[in-house]
Amino acid sequence: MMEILRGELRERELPFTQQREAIARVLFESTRHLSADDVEAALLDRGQQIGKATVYRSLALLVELGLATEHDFDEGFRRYQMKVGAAQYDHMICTVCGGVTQFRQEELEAVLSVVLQEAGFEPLTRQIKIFGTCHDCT
Amino acid sequence: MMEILRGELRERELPFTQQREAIARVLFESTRHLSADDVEAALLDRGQQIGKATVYRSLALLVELGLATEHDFDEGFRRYQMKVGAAQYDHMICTVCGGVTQFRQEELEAVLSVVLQEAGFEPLTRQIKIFGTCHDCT
DNA sequence: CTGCCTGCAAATGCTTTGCATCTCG
DNA sequence: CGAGATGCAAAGCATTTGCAGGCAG
Repeated sequence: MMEILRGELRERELPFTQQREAIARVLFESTRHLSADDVEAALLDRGQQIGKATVYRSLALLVELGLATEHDFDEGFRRYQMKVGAAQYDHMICTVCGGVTQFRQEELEAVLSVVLQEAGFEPLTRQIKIFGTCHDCT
Repeated sequence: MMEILRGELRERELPFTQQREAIARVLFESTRHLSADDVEAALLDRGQQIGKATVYRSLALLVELGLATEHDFDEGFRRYQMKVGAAQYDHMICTVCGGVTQFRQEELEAVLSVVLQEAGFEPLTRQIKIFGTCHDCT
């Protein structure tokens, strides 16, 4: 993982700094979607203090490098998550408990590609968010 | 349309004010997604000056009443649109020209409902946003 | 009348930016 | 050494809130 980051950075002749490594590691070691604050707190937990501006800048960079994804669950701030493989997930957000469940449905891809093809639209990223009540909160 | 708004408000014993009417009208007469600023400007165009706080409060109310929908196209602010019928639209957002194209695919509903059913998730609203390059900007 | 609304301005809270300093390569 | 990164604090912006005065019912 760190190797991939290192590679992407080298490719663009950008320095592989301690901060970038630490931020990517925090993100990578969590399965949840983290906010900039979450990342900052996690860093403090492990004794690393990194300025918030740097956290924001690094998160944006990771997204730009295609190594992380950015999500907006209507909380007033954004969350980030490392992309593991190529797969992208869609989300169900419970408006009661705030829980986020990821899902993936192959058939969805097929149906969507039909629409895109018809419109001559070249997809880059997509976000599918379904708000509602989860199983436990029903 | 105004009748519906009037009815929803009465039902909750909330006053049907000039401002609420004007804001709903602006939204209703536009086919596009409007930001709070857009609404404020449109109101000024027709000689009505309404405080921005009221615009925000009314838009939130319309969403709560189920008469309007809120969208976030990653521009740093939100946009609103009146719900015409029951139908909800999904969107393709061109990252080059910023254009938003609405679409609707019946098969999507079917595929999604399978996922939701499996998870025991009760949907309330959903947002499908596909970012990419539109036909004209290719 | 009474409660909810409106407007203004001030406050919020996330995110971005300017700038001096430091680090990677 | 030099380009780019970092940190801090200040700035930016969309959105929210407090409060005095107004309007709908």
